[in-house]
Amino acid sequence: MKYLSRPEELVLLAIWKLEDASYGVNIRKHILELTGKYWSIGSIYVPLDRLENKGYVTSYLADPTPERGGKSKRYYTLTDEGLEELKEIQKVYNTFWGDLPDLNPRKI
Amino acid sequence: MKYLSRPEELVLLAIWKLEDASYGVNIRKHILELTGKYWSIGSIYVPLDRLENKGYVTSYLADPTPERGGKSKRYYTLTDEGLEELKEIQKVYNTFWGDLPDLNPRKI
DNA sequence: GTACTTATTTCTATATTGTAGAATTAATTG
DNA sequence: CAATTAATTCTACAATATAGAAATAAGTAC
Repeated sequence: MKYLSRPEELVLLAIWKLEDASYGVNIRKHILELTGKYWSIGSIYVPLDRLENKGYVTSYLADPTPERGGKSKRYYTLTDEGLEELKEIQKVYNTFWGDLPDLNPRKI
Repeated sequence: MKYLSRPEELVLLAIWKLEDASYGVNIRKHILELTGKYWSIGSIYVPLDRLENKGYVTSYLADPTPERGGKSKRYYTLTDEGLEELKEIQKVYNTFWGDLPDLNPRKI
């Protein structure tokens, strides 16, 4: 595809914003909070994997056994290519939406 | 899906902006110009059809034989549901991107 | 020390979308 | 009437979205 898909966009942005705290569960939480909608586990982790395969993010598995049980966290960071994609989407956003007012006021 | 996909977003916005001039070829032209990238015929018409099936747009076939040959144009307009979806995406943008500066200045 | 709870990721399957371009339609021009 | 032009329709394959069950591993409570 030419541009990031919506899930990829949100996941990538979340990683960027969460900085040191960007691992799966947190990324999902962030997106749930900001969109106010349900996102299944798969709808975060699958795009995450694909983003990594495309080279937009890298990840590493943290040291096991932090506070309490479960698999250890896998932390993500954007690569330069990932940042480029984000810029690209921001550009699309500016070009298509930039000159528009908030949609609500306009009558249709 | 919960949100408009990227092609759906751009197609829907194009229809909204083009107002009386929103038929397939024009929509494609608009998107080509604004993104500066190649979009195949199918990558416009297929989403168009699907948006219509979902009730986000309606269309009508214009009177045949305008200036020169070819099939007659099919004009599209947004339904109320279509506008709602657009508003929804605008909201996502504002929430996720609104507080961010232009990405370029920030060092990484 | 076994069973339960909790935090997290990995895996996998199905449905839905994306993407490309050939085929079709139909009027105008030479 | 053959060629050109403007437009849409069709269709098929690739890629992505989406859901949730399974796996992993530590802590807690008896």
